[in-house]
Amino acid sequence: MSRKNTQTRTRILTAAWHLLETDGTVRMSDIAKQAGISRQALYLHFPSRAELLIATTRYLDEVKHVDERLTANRAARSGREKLSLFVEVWGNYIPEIHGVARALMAMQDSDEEARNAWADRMHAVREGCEAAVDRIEADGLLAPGLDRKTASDLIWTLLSVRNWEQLRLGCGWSQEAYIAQMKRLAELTVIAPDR
Amino acid sequence: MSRKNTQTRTRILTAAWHLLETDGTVRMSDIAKQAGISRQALYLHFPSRAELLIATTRYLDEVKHVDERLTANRAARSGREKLSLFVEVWGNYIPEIHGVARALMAMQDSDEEARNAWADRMHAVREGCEAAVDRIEADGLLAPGLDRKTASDLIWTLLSVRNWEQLRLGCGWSQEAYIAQMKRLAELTVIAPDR
DNA sequence: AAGTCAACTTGACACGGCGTCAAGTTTTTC
DNA sequence: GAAAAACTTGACGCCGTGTCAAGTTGACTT
Repeated sequence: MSRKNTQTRTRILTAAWHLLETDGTVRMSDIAKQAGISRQALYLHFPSRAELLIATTRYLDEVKHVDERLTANRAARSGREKLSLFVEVWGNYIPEIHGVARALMAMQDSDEEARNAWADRMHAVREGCEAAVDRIEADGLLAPGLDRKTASDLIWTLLSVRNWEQLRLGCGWSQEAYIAQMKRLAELTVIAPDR
Repeated sequence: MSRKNTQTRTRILTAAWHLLETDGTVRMSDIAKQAGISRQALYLHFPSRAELLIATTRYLDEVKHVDERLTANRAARSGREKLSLFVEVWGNYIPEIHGVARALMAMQDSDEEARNAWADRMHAVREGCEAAVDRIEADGLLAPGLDRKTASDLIWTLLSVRNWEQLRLGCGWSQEAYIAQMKRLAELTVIAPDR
C-alpha cells in the first residue's frame, strides 16, 4: 500500500468529514486549511476532489463499522423483524454520513467516479433490503402482487437519503418519528396484510 | 411588462426546455446556440442562469397547464378517489418536467433563487397532497396515529421527483408500474385499513 | 557530516463556466 | 432618414479545480 504519510492522510480525511458534516459547500482549500496543510498538498494524497470525497466515505464506513451494523440483523427470527431492524440500523446511520453523502450526491452529474462510488454504497443498502425481502417471502408474507425485485426497489427507495433529508430537514421531523414511520411504511409496503 | 422581444424570449425558453429534456448538462452557450443567438444576448433577457431556468419551469407550467391539471381532482367524490387522481396527475406530470427539474435541483446548493423557486413549485404539489389528506380525514378514513401534517409530509415525500427518478430511471420501472405502485402506497400510507 | 529522499510549501498558471463591459452593427419604429 | 431597441463581437474578471516548477524541511542512511 505504501501510503505517503498515513497521519496526514487521516488528518485530511477527518478534516473533510467534519467540514462536510457542518458546512454545505466545502472547497479543497477549506479542507486543506482545516487539515493544516497547503491546498496543493491535498493532491499528493488524492488525485481529485471526487476521490477525496470517496475516500472520506470509505473512511467513515470503516470508522463507524457500517458493514457490521448493516448485517447486525442476521440473527432476526422473522422477515418482519429483519426488515424492522434494517430500517432502524440504516435509518440511524444516514444522519451520521449525511454531510459526505450530500457532497457526493451533488457531484454525481459532473463526475463519473463519484457516481460509481455512490452507486456502490447504495448497492450495499439495496442488498440489505433484498435480504429482508427474501426472508419475508420465505415466511410466505410477501404482499400479493409483489415480486422480490419490486419489493426491494420500493423499500430501497423509501429508505433513500433524499427521503430522509426531506422528512427530517424539510419537514422538521424528529429522528424517532422518521424511524417509526419508515418502519410502519416498510411493513405496509411489502408485507401481506393480516386477514 | 415591456418584454424586450417576446419572440426571442420564447425561442430561448423552448431552446432551454428541449435541451434540458434530452441532455444532462446544459451550459448557457448551448442554449444560446440552440436559440440561434449569441451567448451574451441571453443576458439581455435573463439576468442569470438560475433565472433563466426558473423562467423555463414557469413557461412549462404555463404551456402544459399544470395548475389546471393539479386541481382536476376537484370533482372527486371521495378522499380515496381524490388521492388516487392526484397521484396519477402529478406522477404523470413529473416526466414532462423532469429535465428542467433536474437542472433546478442541481443548483439548489449554490443558488438561493433556484432554491426558492423549486421550493415554491414543490409547495404547490404539497397543497395537492394536503387537499387529498383533508378530504380523507373528513371521510373519517385517516389512518390511526396519523395527523394531517404527518400524512401530507409522507405523501409529498413519496411523490418526490427524486423517488420517480430512482424507480423509473434507476430501477427501470415503466411509468405505468410507477403510477400503480404509488397509488397503492399512497393509500396504504394514509388510509385506515379495512377491518 | 555530507548526502539523499519523502513530505510539504510557495507561487504561478491553464481551463471551463458564469457574468460583465464597451463598441459596433442590424432592425424596427416613427 | 433619424432615433431607439435588439443583437453581435471580442475582451475581461471571478472562482474553483487541477497542474507544474522550484524551493524548504526533517529524518534516515552510511
